[in-house]
Amino acid sequence: MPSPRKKQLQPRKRPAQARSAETVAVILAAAAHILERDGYSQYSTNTIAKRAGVSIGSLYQYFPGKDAITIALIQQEGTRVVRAIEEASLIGNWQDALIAMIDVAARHQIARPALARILDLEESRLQPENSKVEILAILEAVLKRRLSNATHLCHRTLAVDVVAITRGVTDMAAEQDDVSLDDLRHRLDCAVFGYLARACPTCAVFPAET
Amino acid sequence: MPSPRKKQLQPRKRPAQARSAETVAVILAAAAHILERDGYSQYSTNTIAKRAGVSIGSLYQYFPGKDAITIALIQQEGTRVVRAIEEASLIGNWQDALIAMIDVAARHQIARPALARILDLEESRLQPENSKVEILAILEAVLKRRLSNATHLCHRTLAVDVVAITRGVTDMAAEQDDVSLDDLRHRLDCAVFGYLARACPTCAVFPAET
Amino acid sequence: MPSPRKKQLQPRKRPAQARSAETVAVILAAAAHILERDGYSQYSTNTIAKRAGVSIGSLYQYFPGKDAITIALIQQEGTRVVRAIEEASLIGNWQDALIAMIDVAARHQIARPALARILDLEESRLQPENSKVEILAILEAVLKRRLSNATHLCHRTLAVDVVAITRGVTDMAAEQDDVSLDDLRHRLDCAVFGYLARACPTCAVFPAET
Amino acid sequence: MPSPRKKQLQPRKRPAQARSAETVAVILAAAAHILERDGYSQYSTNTIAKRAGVSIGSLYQYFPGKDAITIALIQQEGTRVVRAIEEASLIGNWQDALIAMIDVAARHQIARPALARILDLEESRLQPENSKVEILAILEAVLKRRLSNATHLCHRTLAVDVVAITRGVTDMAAEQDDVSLDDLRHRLDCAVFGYLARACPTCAVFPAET
DNA sequence: CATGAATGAGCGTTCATTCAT
DNA sequence: AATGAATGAACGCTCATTCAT
Repeated sequence: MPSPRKKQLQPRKRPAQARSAETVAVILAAAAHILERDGYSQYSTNTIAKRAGVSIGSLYQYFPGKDAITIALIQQEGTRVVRAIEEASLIGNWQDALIAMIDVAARHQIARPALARILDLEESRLQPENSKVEILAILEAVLKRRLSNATHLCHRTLAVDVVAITRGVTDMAAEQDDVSLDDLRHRLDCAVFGYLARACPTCAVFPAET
Repeated sequence: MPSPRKKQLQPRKRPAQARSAETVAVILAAAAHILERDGYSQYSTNTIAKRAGVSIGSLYQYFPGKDAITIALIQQEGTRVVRAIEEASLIGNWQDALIAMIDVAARHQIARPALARILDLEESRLQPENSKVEILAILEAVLKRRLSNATHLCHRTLAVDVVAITRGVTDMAAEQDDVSLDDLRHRLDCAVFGYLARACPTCAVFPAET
Repeated sequence: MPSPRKKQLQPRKRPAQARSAETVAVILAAAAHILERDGYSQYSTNTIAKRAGVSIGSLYQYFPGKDAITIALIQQEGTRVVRAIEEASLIGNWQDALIAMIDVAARHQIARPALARILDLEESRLQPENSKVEILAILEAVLKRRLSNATHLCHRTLAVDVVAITRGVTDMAAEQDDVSLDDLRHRLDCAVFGYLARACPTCAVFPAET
Repeated sequence: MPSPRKKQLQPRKRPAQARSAETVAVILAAAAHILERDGYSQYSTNTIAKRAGVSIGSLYQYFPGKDAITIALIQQEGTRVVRAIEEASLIGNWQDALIAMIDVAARHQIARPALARILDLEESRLQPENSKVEILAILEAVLKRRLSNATHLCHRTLAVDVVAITRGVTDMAAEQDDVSLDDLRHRLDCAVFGYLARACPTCAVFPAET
């Protein structure tokens, strides 16, 4: 028995045809753009449709409601990051892999800082199927490659904190206007590797040169 | 971009009389409570007034609009934290001071996680006079007590990152349900002191026992 | 535990002040007028508000939704009829009482035929607290005054059928344009007393002269 | 009042081919089913088309609009009843014929009470070519077979009232859940023959045994 | 000052209908 | 013919804000 009155949050139709897929993409782009530029207060189905250049009726053909659009946006962004993170994690040396992953996170958050922050908040409200667990799993695997667990912080917690630290630093950088990517990357490396060295002192972790 | 029709965001009247100050406080308490328990969707002027036990008209006597309430809330919370941070910074040993300050931040975010996150987001939208600058100043002063500046990261940046790291870790902890304060504090210490050790290697920074 | 997702159908505020009571009355009058003249398809909250000369917001101050207006209308009409029926039932001679009650029904349905029919249908959809049970009770009491029960149709059924017959005849009369009240009354008397004579043959029921 | 923009209400095409006729039938069946089971609020062209298994485009090939479907439904039901009534009227003895006709009406209304009531209302709104006139004509003919006209109610009026009474009683029976067909028939006989006896006292009308 | 009734722009959403394919 | 994506007017309703009392 399905939960009865739960509003529909899944997209309404699989975009089978190319035309449809494009419409979906246009809507999501418009939604992202509004959220990013004008904030949540301007984020209405009508404005999204108008900006997307489709009628409000069309929008509702593809999404059962406003929240469904937000969720699709969250998942789209999530998937994008997960893929990049996954690729970065394939680098042989675990430290290099970690650096590459941090780089991905930095770039992502720098790219659309306002969007990323709003989606984060909506994520906690809507609780969609979360891409964060995938990221954590990948990160955890990378950490396991080398870090001894001779500490009372398990790998999962280490992974969680690394993500948290990265997000904290990038978010704040985003609030300030002019941060160079190189600068940000260096600080992230300090923060992440510094944390790991403290939290897991038995293993030697060397600073990465950036 | 011109700024026509900038809405009034400052409180309408300095609460000169005790009665007025109390009304303002009641309204803010109601606003905080609603934001915390029901989220932004229930955060309406009518709801706030009802919960505060004042008429909607009275609410508008003290605040020129909804956003003004939010800003007052942000500033109230900010002031509260600033005071606690200030007090903690008075501890003689700089490391102990830093630990105490971290403790304040952790407690604050743990205390009302939902409220803190929503206010953070609104802060970036409304851009009120920011209490963060004060916190940064205090933190910078503490760091200057001991940390050599023999690094290409200036003290201000160090301070910013410490705040960022702290917020990142506490925010994520808030998203998960059951985090003990002790656990959180330990991880924050690792993150902060680990970062400082990396970013500023010439000075010996020793881990704090918690 | 109250039924959780049932929409609010009771009026939102008791019209304590004279001003409010008047507003409620104006809204109901407008609603009745629209239903009567334009039918259900034009029966929207916005049109009701416009016709009533109040804002849509005011309308929602007094009624939690569209259906609540309809129900209030049903109950208002119901109460009006019940009162008249009650008064008629007080006539000493039971046949005269019955004739008077029929007269009330005829006048009521003739007065606003379209309105009465639409409200009947909505009544079956919304199932509000029904004034019909009161009417049936009164009618049953009148029938019990004289009619022997030596038949397999109990008094309640007799009452139900009398109401049904009355409604059927008046409804159809309403569909045709020009029916004199006297003519209608005579036919109703024939139908009701004829039915009773058949259904309850042991008691002598004499035709009423009209 | 001029009648500009009178919408097309007649079916768009005579279903010349068998395939077309079948499609029309399928659509009408779907419409009836939805109206009956879910009420008018779910009665939308899209829903009908989906349930009928045809595209919304096809639906509009056969009907010029939503109301046209409703009218077709009304006429279909009407025709069905007229045929049955016609057949019943062929019975030699006029009383038996009348009883059989009442039986038809009872069965029809009992069979799909919700549908019948909604269609009745729509009938008064849309005012299609009415099948009721045919029923009245048949009924009038039956009554003329035996009833003297020595009364101030003409045959037509008698016929109208018989129909009205029948509809009133069956409608109310439909509102209550559990009515046996036999019970209903008996009460209808009482009502109809009782009425006739009163309205037309010079002719002896005897009760029918059921 | 306090009140709360009144306002109406604007929201999320539906659905009858059209039309390019 | 048949399709179903697209349309947009209109719906029910909310809520920030005003103002007469």
